[in-house]
Amino acid sequence: MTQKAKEKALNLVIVESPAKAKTIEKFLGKDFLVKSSYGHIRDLAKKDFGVDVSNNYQPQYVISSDKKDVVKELISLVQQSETVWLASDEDREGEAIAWHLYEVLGLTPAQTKRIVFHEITKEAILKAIKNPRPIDINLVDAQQARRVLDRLVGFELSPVLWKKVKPSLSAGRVQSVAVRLLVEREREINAFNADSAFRVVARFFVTDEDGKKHELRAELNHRFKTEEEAFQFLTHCKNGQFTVEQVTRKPFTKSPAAPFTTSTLQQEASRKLGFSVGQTMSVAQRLYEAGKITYMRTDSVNLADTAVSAAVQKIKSDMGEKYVQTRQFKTKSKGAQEAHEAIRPTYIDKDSVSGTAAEQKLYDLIYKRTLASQMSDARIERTNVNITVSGSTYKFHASGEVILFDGFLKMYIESSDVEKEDEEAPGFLPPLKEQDVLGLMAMEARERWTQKPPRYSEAALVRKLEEQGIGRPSTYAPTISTIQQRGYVVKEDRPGNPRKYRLVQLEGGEVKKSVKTENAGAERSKLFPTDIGMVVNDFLVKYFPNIVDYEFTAKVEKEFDQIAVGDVQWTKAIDQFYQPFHNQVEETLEKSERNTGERVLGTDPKTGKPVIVRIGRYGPMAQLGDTEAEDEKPAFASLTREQSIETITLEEALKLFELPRDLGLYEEKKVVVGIGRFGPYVRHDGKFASLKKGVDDPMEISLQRAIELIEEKRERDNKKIIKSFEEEPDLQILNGRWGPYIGYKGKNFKIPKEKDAEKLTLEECLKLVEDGGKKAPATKKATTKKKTTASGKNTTASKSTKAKKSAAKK
DNA sequence: CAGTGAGCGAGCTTCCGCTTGACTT
Repeated sequence: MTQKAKEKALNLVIVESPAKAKTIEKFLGKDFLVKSSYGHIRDLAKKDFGVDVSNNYQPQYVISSDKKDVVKELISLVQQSETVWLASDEDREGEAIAWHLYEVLGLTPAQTKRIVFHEITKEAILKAIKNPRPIDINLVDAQQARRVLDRLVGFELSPVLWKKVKPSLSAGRVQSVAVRLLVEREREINAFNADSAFRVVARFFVTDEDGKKHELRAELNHRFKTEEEAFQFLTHCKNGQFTVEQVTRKPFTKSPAAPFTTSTLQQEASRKLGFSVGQTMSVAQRLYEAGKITYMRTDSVNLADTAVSAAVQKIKSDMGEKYVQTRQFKTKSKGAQEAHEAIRPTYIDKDSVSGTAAEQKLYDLIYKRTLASQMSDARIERTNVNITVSGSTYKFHASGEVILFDGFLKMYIESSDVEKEDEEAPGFLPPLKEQDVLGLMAMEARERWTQKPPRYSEAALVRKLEEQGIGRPSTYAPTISTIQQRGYVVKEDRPGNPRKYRLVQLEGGEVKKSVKTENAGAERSKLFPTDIGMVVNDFLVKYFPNIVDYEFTAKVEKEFDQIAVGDVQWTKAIDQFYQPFHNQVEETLEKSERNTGERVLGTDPKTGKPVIVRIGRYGPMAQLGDTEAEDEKPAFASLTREQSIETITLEEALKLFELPRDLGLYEEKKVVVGIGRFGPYVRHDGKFASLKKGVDDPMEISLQRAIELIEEKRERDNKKIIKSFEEEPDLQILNGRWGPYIGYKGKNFKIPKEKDAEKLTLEECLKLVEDGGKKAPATKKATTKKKTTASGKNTTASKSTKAKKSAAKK
């Protein structure tokens, strides 16, 4: 490539993504060199806000540390080029990227052309090349306003939290609203009072002309409030006659869902494949880089014409002409910028790909959804049946569906979030006609509760944010990860609780009552706000209601639009926002109390001391006794993961003070059980072993079981050391989560995959340590901390990516 | 990385949106 550049790179095209660059280069031929900027190349400086508020909000831009090499290369290529084509996306951010490139690369208007395309097809690219335009500075200004606003909000608000709640917390236009949604939903759930009623379901039978019996399930059109009413109704039915009153048939059609956007892909991958949003994005990224799907960060539901015709071809040849029905979908989400296509297979005739299981499954989803979107409506007939009960005004109701023509259903059926336990998918009905008399097999009235509002899954939260126009396709996954990293939210399974329900059954001419138990409220992989999340949210809602308002983003987006069309100067818009906002910040710093979410639960009956819960330095805690009391210090205990300041009772809090507790002696040393930073544990001889979640209870655990845990832990620790050397006790070969590694003086070093860890000699190990040390010299000054992706655990220390990159090059 | 929770205070944390690798213990 540099070869080509040196010869005659007359035309340098710069796009945002390297995978895109590769594709486009193929379309453009040898006179064009296509390079990537890898997204934004500059950002606001981190120090001093990066915005000079006293100088008309002058932004201080610096080249991002991980983009220095990219910029250097682009600068040298520009010098060898006659024309530079800035081909970043056609949206606010893309325009800004073009402008930053223009500034940083020292381009002139004469040598620069700005081009845009919304799909990566040869026609679209060639057309774009024929229609260049200048950089739209108004659009750039709209982006600067967006960027500066987010910085001002984030960097003024977060320090308020450090002072008033806890260090290292954060607030921002997007994340704070995301947390608010979760907190408000949690409160709705806490305030929810389940109401119950008896739902009556009957199993009837009808005999056809051949004497064959067919079963029919039907539900009563009324739910009884009390068990007595239900009992009376069933008793009445013992001798009742059941007659088909009416049979109606109604045809209707169903249409396929639109092709995937980032948000809908995340939702469906979550529902159908159980992927987290981060997982979905990283799998999609790999498919994209391998050229198998189009760009995965998009808010557009549009398909390129070439893709539609490829889909038509494929549907025709696989399923026949009658399955074809092309459509143009329109986006419904607020603030969509539609710089790309919808997510679809690059080659629509490919119905599967090679790769990991996850890649194959996600591709399959994308393939089917894309094809289905261009397939015929399904035609369905629904049959409704009403059944009268002699001597009663209530009626039973049954419905069934018959698919007359499957259409797109042949390919793809969209899933839904709501699990309605009371409803069954309508199936087939036996042949029935009006005035048929039905026989009764059995009937039951089961107590059912109204359901609490559901907690958000990651993907459901993304959908909600998108609906409100908050956040962008590129930020959904990172936002979800940020609010978890800050400790505002945890993603968890909750087992649910047993709940009794009453049942009245009519069977064999007898009506009987019983009480049974079901499990209620179990949650799988849902987002729960933590106490910190709630306290921070309440603080922000109280002092900055305008910022965490659900409409805030929509409002500022309107301003940005006005800037983009040149009606408003961006610095003016920012000034109008910042003056009052800054006063709000100052006032809050001055007036507001420290917020610890403190709640007084009552007094301990044994000691008469007050019991309170609040957020302490190490998280939510309970406190027994006053801090002001002179004679003795209060006792403290951390809340467990499942407990919350908002819902804990006095009894539960008092229990916490019973820990740590002595279980007895083992090998002449004390065995103690307690709850620590990582949950319940047993301690023995200076070593800790975790209690098994859902199995062991720290209040109940026996000495015998504790010893088991200690022994298991010992076993694991023994396996941890693969090899050690007498000559060098600091060095050990250890067994870790990702396989064997070398531990040396508190640092860890990788063992190359091809080496057998057990056979390594001390010399070889020391060499690996030395090599590893060379690769990562200690440039601890690098202030940019790497964001980890999906898992959200931030365990990495600062690393020097720069040194590694340049080393890898040669 | 584990039984903490006062107060002192240095130095640090933090936003959103565009992009990929790097590489974990």
